[in-house]
Order: sequence, then C-alpha cells, then structure tokens
Amino acid sequence: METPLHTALAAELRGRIRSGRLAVGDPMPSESELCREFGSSRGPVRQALATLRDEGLIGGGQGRRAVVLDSVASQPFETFLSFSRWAQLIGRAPGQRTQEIAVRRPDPAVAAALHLDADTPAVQLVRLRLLDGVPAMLERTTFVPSIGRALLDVDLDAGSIYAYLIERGADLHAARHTLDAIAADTEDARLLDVPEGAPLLRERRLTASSTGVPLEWSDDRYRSDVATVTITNTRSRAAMVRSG
Amino acid sequence: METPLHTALAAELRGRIRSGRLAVGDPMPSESELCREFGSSRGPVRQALATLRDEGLIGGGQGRRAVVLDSVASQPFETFLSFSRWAQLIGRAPGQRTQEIAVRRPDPAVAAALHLDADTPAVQLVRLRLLDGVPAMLERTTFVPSIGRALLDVDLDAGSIYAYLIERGADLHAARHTLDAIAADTEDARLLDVPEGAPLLRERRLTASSTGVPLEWSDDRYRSDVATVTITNTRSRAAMVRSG
DNA sequence: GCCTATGACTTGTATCTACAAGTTGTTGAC
DNA sequence: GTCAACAACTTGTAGATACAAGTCATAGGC
Repeated sequence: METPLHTALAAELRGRIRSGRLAVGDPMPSESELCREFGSSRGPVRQALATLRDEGLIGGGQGRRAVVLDSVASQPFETFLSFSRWAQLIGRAPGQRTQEIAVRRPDPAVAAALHLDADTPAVQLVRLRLLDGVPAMLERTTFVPSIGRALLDVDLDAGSIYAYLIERGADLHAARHTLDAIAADTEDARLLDVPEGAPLLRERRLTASSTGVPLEWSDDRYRSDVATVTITNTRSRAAMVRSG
Repeated sequence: METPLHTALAAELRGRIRSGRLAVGDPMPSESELCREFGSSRGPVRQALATLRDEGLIGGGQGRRAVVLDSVASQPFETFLSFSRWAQLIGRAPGQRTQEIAVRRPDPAVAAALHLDADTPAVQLVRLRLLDGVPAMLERTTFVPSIGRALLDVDLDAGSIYAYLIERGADLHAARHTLDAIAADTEDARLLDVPEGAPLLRERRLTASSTGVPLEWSDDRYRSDVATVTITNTRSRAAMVRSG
C-alpha cells in the first residue's frame, strides 16, 4: 500500500478546505456521503476526519455534522516553531542572516538531548533573525543528521527552514520549550546590538517526531524589548504564541 | 454508556504512567495483552493509545511496541497558577514572606487589564516566594475587589492563596501569561538577593473566570538560576509547568 | 400559535475479521 | 563466528456490522 487510504482522504479534504471549496462555517459532507464518494468503508473516513479535527481544521459533535473552522486557529504550533510564520502573523517583515552552518560533533549535553553518540557529527546552524530589519533573536540550532543533511544544499536566507523541512516530509510533531532569562554575553551583545549583560529571554527547545525521536535542539535568545512569549490556557487547553 | 471504554482505558494507562508503574522508557503492554486484560476488542485499545500518543506520553512505530516517553507534561491547571502546588510537584519546600497587602487604586494599565474604573480600589499584594528557603520569585498581584476582600482576613503566609480562593468557590478558569526578560531594579535586587541589573524572567499573568471576567493581574519575577518555565506542546495540545 | 413527540439522520462506540508491513529473535547454512 | 532466511511476534490499515446517543425538522395535539 503506497499511501494509506485515510491519509489520502485527509489530504483531499484538507485541500478542499484550503482551496475554499469548503468555506469556513460550511458543514462537511456526512460520513456516509464520503464513504460513497470514495468507495471506502467508514473506518478510513473517520480516521481522516479525526486527523483534520486534530489539526483544528474542523469541529463538530455527536449527531451533528463536522463544520469547517477558522483555519488560523490551527496556527499556534507552527507559529511557535517558525519564526517566519510568526512574523507574518504579527505583520512584521522577517529577515535572517546566517552566521554559520557547520557539521561537527555537538556539545555532550546537546548530544544527550538528541540521543546521539558523543562522536556523531550533527548539523549546527547559527542565525540572526530580524524583524523589520531590527535584530530580534539569535538562534543556535543543532539538527540530527537525518534532518540536517537536507539543509546543506539550501539557501538558508531564502525562506522558512521549517516550511522546507515539512515539505520534505519531516515529522516535527512535539516540542518542549524551556524559558529563562540570561545576561547577554559578548557574542550575543554584538549580534543583537545590545549592551553586554543586557537581559535576554532564552528559549531552549527540543523538537521530536510523533514517534518520540528527537530531531532538533535549539537555543534561541530574544531581545525582550522586541519579542515576548504569550501562553493562553484554560483548564482543558493551552496554546502559545510569540508576540512583538 | 457512562464513560466510553476507550476513555476509561486511556485514563487507566495515563494513571499507570503518571504513578510510575510504567516508567519512562518502558514498553507499553502489547495491544493484544491490553485486549485480554480489559476484555475489550482492539478498537478501544487503539483509540486509547492514540489519545496518549497525541498527548505526547507514548511513542513507537509499526511493528514496535509503544514506549513511555519522557514527559513532565500536562500537569493540572493549578500547578502553574499556584506556586505552592508547583513547589510540591518538584519536591521543594515552598515558603513565602508577605511584604505588603494594601487596598489602593491600581496603576491605570492594571486597572484597564482588570476592566476596573481608574478610581476603584483593588487589593494589591507583594510577596516574596521561597524554595527551600532561597528567594525564588517576587510576586506583585492585584485582585479585583470581589476576590480581594476575602484575602484581607487571612494569614497569607500560611498556605496557598489559590487553594483558599478555589475552596471559597472562586471561578479561576483561564489565564494568559506573557513572558519576557528584564533587569532587576533596586527593589527586585534587594528582595531576591541578586545584583541590581541581573536578568530576571518576568511573567505577567491575567487570570479570568470562565465567563471571561478578569479576576487577577500579576507581575511575577523569577530568579532564573532557581526557576524556569517549561512548555510542552504537540500539534494539538500544549501545557506549561514551572521547573526548578 | 405553541409545544411535544416522533422519526429520520447524524456521529460515537464497539465488535469481529483479515491482511499488510515492520521488528526481533532464532535457526541453519556457510 | 558470521550472515541470511525464516518464524513469530508487533502495529497499521481496511472492511463489515450493530447499536447507542445526539440533533433536527416536521407532524400532530393542545
């Protein structure tokens, strides 16, 4: 089986929503209609709908047809992983200057976080990210080899790495972010254009696949006069976005 | 049907993981074992496992048993509202020294956040929070009158304010946290026992009822060598906990 | 007119079966 | 000893059926 049926169905329905053939607020076709249309049993149809529900594209409840939801609601995860996407969201122009890309043995702590042997080389990337031309964040990322290899042939200043990786089928599914405050060291200060010792918001991030395999470790340092992190949560749900 | 079988199974397995009966790295029982144990068919078992996978508690892949992942994730809502509850969670002894409790007109920005008139008095509380006797966080909280009144008669150094408020029926339902980094001012430095200008992690929090009415505004400043904030998120869910 | 009851339709849950696809340990040839 | 093939597992996918539970429009009673 090349691509599973439920995956194909989800892709088809996702396309109808994104293309606008199914507009926001429209009810989805009923499960039995979809079964007839695709000549499938109910299982794959329900699995596809569950996927879309998980992505936040549709809602609904028992006895009621699923409806197409406002698709920006499904953005939080992406906006937290992708600086470019986030900048678009808050209406600022993203920019980036790659300082360095290298293949080398990572720091032992990073190697441990990524479940790599101490002497396995990994792809390390240092980028300065800009908002409207102003230095906003300094990003030091380490990718596991399987992901990192794809980055060596790309123009890193062209667009979103995250979008590129997803396009190539990378399964970036879960992330753990640890936030604290540190003083800018000499290199931070020079690149971010702040005095040495200025307080920076540090985000250390470990991103993993849906099977729990670590894929990426990053140490991102924000000029806190330019960027903050906001988390909204209720008793049942939580979401976070960066803000300018 | 009272509670669906797959929901009950997910709860049971979640409990085994949280309690440590299934430790991090352990393989889950196979689907057929779970079927036998619970006298269920494979459907509900797979549905429960999918739920846990979605929550980031387990990983795995085809042909391979699911394994318990490293997850300090998704603790209850209270843990990031209540300093005391959080300290308990990470096995540290919480402490507190109330610096000031006052009824006064709040700062215009705070009044606006709480939807109060500029001349409505609110209850303001400044507390230094300790972990194992070490200053960890400085908390400047403003409560709306309806909540704040209850605090004037209480021994604030005795226990958790939140436990007390919840017990009295306060409907603390949703919160928005904004995180950034600032330099310690003179008062911060004195109370937290750090040099003036030291980087602090600042959390500004607005807590609201389930109907969206603002109840509390707080400016909490953490010594980042003592406390950090961790957010775990998957495509569908996110949770935030403090960590030591 | 207003309300309730009913029935048709929807999604949710659960069972059983069957096979595909991936992993792992073991056996056997070399 | 090493390696390949196999067998015995595992999970992933897909089909069929049945019933429970929720929604909604409509017919009928008041």
